[in-house]
Amino acid sequence: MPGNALTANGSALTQAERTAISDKAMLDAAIDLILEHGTDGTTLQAIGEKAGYSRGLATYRFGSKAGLFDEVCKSISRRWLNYLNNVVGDKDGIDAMSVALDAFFQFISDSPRDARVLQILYCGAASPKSEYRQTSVNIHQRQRDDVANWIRAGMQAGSVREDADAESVAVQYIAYISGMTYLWLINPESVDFGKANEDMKQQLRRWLQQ
Amino acid sequence: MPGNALTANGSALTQAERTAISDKAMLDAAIDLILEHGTDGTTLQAIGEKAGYSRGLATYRFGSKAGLFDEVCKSISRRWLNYLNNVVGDKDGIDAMSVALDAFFQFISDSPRDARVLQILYCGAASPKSEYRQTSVNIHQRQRDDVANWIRAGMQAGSVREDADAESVAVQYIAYISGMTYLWLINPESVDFGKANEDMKQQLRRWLQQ
DNA sequence: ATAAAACTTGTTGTCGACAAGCAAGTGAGT
DNA sequence: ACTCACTTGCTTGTCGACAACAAGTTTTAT
Repeated sequence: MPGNALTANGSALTQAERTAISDKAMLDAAIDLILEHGTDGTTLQAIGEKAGYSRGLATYRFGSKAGLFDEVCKSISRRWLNYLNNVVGDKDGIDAMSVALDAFFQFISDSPRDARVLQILYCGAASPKSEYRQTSVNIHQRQRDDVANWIRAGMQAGSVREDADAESVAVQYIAYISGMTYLWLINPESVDFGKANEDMKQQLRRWLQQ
Repeated sequence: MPGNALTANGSALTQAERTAISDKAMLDAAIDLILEHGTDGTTLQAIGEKAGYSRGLATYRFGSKAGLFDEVCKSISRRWLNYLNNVVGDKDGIDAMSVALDAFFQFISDSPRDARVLQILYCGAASPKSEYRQTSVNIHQRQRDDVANWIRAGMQAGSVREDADAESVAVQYIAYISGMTYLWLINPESVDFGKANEDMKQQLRRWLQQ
């Protein structure tokens, strides 16, 4: 199943390669299965076997079901944040927030599976005793800090009004995205994400432009 | 344990009274346990026994664990929507939306247990195969419709600009509340819900006032 | 007294977790 | 370059917990 080029030692695969391959296979399998059956409905046995391994590997590798989900959450978040950083570049202020909204819409359109699973996992993190709540808290806090920094940079650059409260705007912005994504997840047809983003951009301009 | 007044027949309790009492006891027990252990961590046995019954009653009454959670969700939602309707009364437009924001903050402050459990259950509804997703969809849709109607009424009454898009505003509003509540749930200290609501009210005035 | 409804107990299949074992890979000493 | 001790990746056996269902018991109704 894996490639058959030999390593320097003459062995088929390095240990690091083996784990990398099985890791990725299991994370991919988990995404598919979470999409289809939700977190409760996916079993470690199903993940292991869909990935081409035994029922026991997922527990061995990730410690627990929650540990695996935490890793899926971090993995998808990394992809999204990388993409976001590329798109925003060194923009700031209203520009940065606007292209970030466009980027998120693009992410949802291009990678709906990743986006859906990420939101499902965020929702799972809401439960008390959730072993990956901290991951969700950290990611949301980081995004919030990024937005606040964009606004402060915009104020310094002169594109954002001096009397704006960066933290307040950031909270509104993150709450909007989080809430919209939830509504989209539970009932995709009921929301026009693109239209809502245009409205949000207009609001931000009204609020922040001087 | 229950009251000891006899019914007309000489029996201690009517059948309807018995189910009403055990129903309420189990829903209350479920709220406590969900708060403490999350939905995954609460067992039907724990719910039944905390309510003062056997491990089997919850399944017998609600059909399944998901059926019980659905009932908890509907039960708390009813309380919230009743309270909301009383507060809003026949207000419309920006007034209605503003007092609704205040009412929600009040709800969270006065009944944080109910508010937290409701949000936890909404999050659970995000999972595919969730047996009570439709309940969450219906409640969110209804609240969205209410908001849109407030705005249309405000437009007719002349307090809201004629060129406002009621549906768009309603989506933004519901997304804001949904997102804020999630952020509050996963990390209560990180958000100043009252301050954010004041910001939101200001935004709505800026957007809708003519 | 007989039916019906509320409630409990017995049972089964599934799942996550852990432990013990097997197989593949690694690297130091020769 | 070979090998042998060791490590790491992975699998299988097993156990306790749980939801669901069925069959049974108790309480209320007629």
